[in-house]
Amino acid sequence: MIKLKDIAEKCGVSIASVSKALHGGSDINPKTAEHIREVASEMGYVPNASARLLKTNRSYNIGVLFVDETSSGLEHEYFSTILNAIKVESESLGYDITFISHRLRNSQLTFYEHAKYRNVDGVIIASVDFKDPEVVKLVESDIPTVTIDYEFNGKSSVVSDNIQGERDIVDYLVKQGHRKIAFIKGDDTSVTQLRVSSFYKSCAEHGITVNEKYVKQGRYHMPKVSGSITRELLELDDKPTVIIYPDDYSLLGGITEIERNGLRIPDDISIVGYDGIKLSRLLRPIVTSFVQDSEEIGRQSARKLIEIIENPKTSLAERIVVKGYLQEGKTVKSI
Amino acid sequence: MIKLKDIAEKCGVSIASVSKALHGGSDINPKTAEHIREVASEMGYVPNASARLLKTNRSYNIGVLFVDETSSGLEHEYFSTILNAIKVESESLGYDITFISHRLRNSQLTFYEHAKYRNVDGVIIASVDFKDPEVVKLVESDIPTVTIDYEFNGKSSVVSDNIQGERDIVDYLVKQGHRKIAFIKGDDTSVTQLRVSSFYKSCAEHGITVNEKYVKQGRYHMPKVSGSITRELLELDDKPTVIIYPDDYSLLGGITEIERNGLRIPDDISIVGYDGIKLSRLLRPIVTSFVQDSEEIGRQSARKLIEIIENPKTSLAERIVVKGYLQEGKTVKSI
DNA sequence: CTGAAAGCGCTAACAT
DNA sequence: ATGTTAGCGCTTTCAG
Repeated sequence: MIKLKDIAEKCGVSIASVSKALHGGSDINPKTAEHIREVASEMGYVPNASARLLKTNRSYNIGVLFVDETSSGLEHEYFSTILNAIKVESESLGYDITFISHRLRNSQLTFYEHAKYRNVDGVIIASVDFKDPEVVKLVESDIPTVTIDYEFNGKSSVVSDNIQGERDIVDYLVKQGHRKIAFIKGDDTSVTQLRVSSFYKSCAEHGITVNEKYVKQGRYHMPKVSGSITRELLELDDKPTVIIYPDDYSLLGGITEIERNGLRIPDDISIVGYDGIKLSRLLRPIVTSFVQDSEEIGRQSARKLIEIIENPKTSLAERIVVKGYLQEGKTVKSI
Repeated sequence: MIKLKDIAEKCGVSIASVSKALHGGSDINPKTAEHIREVASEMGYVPNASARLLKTNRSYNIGVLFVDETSSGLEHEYFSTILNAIKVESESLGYDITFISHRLRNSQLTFYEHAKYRNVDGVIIASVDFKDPEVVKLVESDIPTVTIDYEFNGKSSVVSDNIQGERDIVDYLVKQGHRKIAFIKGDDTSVTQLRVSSFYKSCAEHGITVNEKYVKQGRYHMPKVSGSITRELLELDDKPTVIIYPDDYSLLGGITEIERNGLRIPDDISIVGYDGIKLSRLLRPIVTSFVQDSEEIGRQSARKLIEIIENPKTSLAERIVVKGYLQEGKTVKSI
């Protein structure tokens, strides 16, 4: 591993001069600097991030906290798209990404400890249990954080507009003549709570009293769960005319169940998803869904975090709302 | 940030003793050690990976090189599953993960330089252009590497059994009475070449002369491309009875096109995918596909890399083949 | 058993 | 314009 000292010796100058030359410092003869840079490049010099960090306390590395119980957060298209956008945006701004987790060697580290251990300059947090004391501790620590789809008081966050999303769906359904609207809730998170409230509120605004039999507790990303709930709904005497699913992926389980009952979409029953993942546009009929701009969410969160890192004094806590839009699709019948 | 020195002062011992105590060293009084550990824990001590690295030259950090032209490698379920498995396995073995890329700050780094800069102990390489000189340089460097789905001479790799996969598909199709088999190739990579050769060889073994009109150049993960090629195939006078797609996801485009033509699957035409992603089991009919054990691929690659890192002398280059199996599904008709 | 000291590669304040 | 120096936090010989 070639280091500053090697270059210094070869050039017959001091280590400090090499450091200055490589950083384009002002107090060095431009010609010497140029020469040093040439030699460095010839010798294939690569700086050592850890040594630099030790002096500067900046790692140019951002942590990504991205866990869920099933350890498969990455397999949700919504999250993998966010992650990819974070990666691309961070890299273009000169930062690397490291996953933050619990384990390390034999010892268990908390998220905060892990972030400290790796000296990350900041952390983006998504797809976790935001009530977890460890997460809370991390957010309230000295490490800059940006949370996705959850807001901590006085901290920056990037959130998808869930209230608007659910409202747009209900408005659209009512416009298509639906009033018997079933709603399958996802896991009990703050996002879900927003959507549920928005669902009730929007229905109320249209003068619809929600039939409690139509509101079911489901799971995100679990087609099977959506399938069995769909069956329950189809067995009701007074069937709903449309079912809103927690997300597009879990909606697949609904489709299967509906078709198994010999019903057609949307002629016999309408369905609506959430997320607007690519898959929703590949199915036929195209799924009616609220499209979340997950790429923008990832991009914004990386950008905001780096802004906080680089301007700790002047940047202020911000709640960035990323808009989505209703993809009309063909799974809702006008009645 | 609390450090060894702080603990040393509080305990009235030297820094060296603290270090020893924390590492369970032998040449220290067990009682002193115990006390030191207690104080350290009380004070919330977290070691500094960078400082440690500087001394030991071990980062317990592995690089993941995971790029493709569209910067969306993560959005392929096959790769996101591999990545997730790498993450989980590495973490359980005490390693963190950092993405390796080109850019850093203003400067462009090569993959090798980036890996050096971050001091990763090794790199797992997947989903890249393996002919890229930069990739070649990285693999041939002093940094331990494991490649996925590509083999470099004398280096370790984890590969899915593409030859067996394509053979299993052809064997199955022939058993179901098919002889007019269309084959849509993915992008021209070594994996594709293996599958193509295996396709021809397997057909030959069954005495089938492949109709060149049935072999088309497609793209991985591009439903639209598969769709338009499907149209071409359906327009042939002598239509194939079955179409093999590059992967399950791109097959969706084929389904759409087939249905648009008023044909039914598998009654009018049979289709086969590749990968066996979860989606293939959620569609109805369930897609006939060759299931690649992507989780095992990720797990094995992490395990192998860490083995090389920890036993540089004794561990030898190995080509690990991960088996898959044919998921029969319902998209192939017996004729 | 315990501690002093050297130094990993780098930066930056301070001479010269 | 260039060099000297003092660490950043840690591990690890080597003395005591």
